[in-house]
Amino acid sequence: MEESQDESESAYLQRYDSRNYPSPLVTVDVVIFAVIDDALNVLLVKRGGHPEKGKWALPGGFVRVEEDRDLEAAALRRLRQETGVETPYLEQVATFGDGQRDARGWSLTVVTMALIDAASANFSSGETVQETRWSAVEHCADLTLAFDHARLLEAAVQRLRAKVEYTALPIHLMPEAFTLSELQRVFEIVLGRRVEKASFRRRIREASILEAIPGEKRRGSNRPAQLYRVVEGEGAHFFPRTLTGRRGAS
Amino acid sequence: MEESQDESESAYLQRYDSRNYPSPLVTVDVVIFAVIDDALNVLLVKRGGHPEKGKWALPGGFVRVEEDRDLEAAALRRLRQETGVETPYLEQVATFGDGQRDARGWSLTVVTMALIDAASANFSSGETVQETRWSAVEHCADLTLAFDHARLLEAAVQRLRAKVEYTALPIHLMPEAFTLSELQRVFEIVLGRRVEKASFRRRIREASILEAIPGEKRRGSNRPAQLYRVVEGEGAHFFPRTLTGRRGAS
DNA sequence: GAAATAGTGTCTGTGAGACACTATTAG
DNA sequence: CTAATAGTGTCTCACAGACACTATTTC
Repeated sequence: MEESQDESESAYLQRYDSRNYPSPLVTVDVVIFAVIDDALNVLLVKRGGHPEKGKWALPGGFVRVEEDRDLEAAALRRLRQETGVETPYLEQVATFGDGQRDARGWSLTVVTMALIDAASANFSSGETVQETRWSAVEHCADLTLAFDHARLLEAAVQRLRAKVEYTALPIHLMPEAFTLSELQRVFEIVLGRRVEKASFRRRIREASILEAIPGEKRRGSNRPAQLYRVVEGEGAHFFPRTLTGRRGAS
Repeated sequence: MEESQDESESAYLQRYDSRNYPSPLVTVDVVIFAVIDDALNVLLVKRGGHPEKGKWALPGGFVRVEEDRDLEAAALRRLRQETGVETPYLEQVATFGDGQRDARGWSLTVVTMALIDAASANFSSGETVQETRWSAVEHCADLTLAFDHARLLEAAVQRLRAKVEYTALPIHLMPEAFTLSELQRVFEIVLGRRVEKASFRRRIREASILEAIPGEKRRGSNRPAQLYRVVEGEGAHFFPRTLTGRRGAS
């Protein structure tokens, strides 16, 4: 850490070359969630190159210092590449780094989760000709994901489930317009348990994060349901209590 | 991303040299919190070398791939160096990375916060002869910290304050033994507002995260107070409701 | 009419907020 | 006794859970 005394900062910077120091490999990995067929799904890609060639993995890759303005841009680039989605809900989950997780050396990955409406994803938009698939989170364990991606996924799922207890995050998994029953169903899918209809509607109504679309109804062979959209400019709403699910759960 | 077809993974790894690719600079920064003189404080060090020489900064530095087993080890190394504390509460806060934050190039830092008891910190243990000081969080804005450390600090403070609303995190800011009144005071300092005594005690009692130390009392010119310690093996307790502070706060 | 889903009314339970009350020490 | 802080009793209020009820559509 000690350099020659009294050198100016500009001289120091002139002389500085990061290639002289061993540095970790830096990647971003994106956990893209969507609800499909009544199940929480993640987008996976089959690795086309070494290492871990042929295994399923989270979309990700090296941060490109020439191209990516910041970490979020790197994650967005990868998301756009796989799904064409431009404005998802994005949240940084955690960063994992150690000497074991990648055979190429000490590596670090910034894990970001994205919530999208499955219908808005456009699969074939990628230039890279690699296999891409949705996988139900429940079944990802059977796939033996590449690297430590099982652990990264686990962290993202935990974060998502935890936040659904006290926020309205699942609104980002919905299409433009949706009914309260549909939203409730998505909450139930993410949480893996039933939610009380009356309490759920009360909670959502009082948060003022949705607005009814005047006159728009979802019709079926029953009473039509009011369609709602997310009120613009609504940052993540925090409820003062968690959903407890049956009495006194921790 | 495309290499020659059908190369084996081991051949690929043989050939792979990370120095051929431009990589971000990777650092860890540690936000070390302690309560001193009725205020939330952070540990700062004066930068001894370029860049930003002479400015106050969060303790941190490059990840050393030969030395640091993982990111947490890198943060712990730095914490130990500055305070001698071996087993703090550590929590990863967020990772910031972009091309602007460090003049040496695209850089990324993993921000971790540590909660310690101020009395347990041993200042002079560092080998590096650099100035070190506690600074009240409230006054850090006056110091114009190095790099984007003001932003990193802000993120850690936000995380801490948010979690104090629904966890018992401040127990990690306490010494071995403490009274409930002392703990309540620390909650109030972190939150920046008063907390109701009766509700506070009820909440802590029912969480079963503390145990009374039999017979041990804090004596003063008043009724002696029971001393408590943290029950071992108590992971972070999550309360089902937040402290709201005056009626109906969001 | 029946079937089906949308949507409401209202009671209970839990735990936070408020605040007055009692308890135990030193001096 | 007073001063001071420790610790409790108990009422109110907000909001989740439970569950029965009404409403509106198609067939």
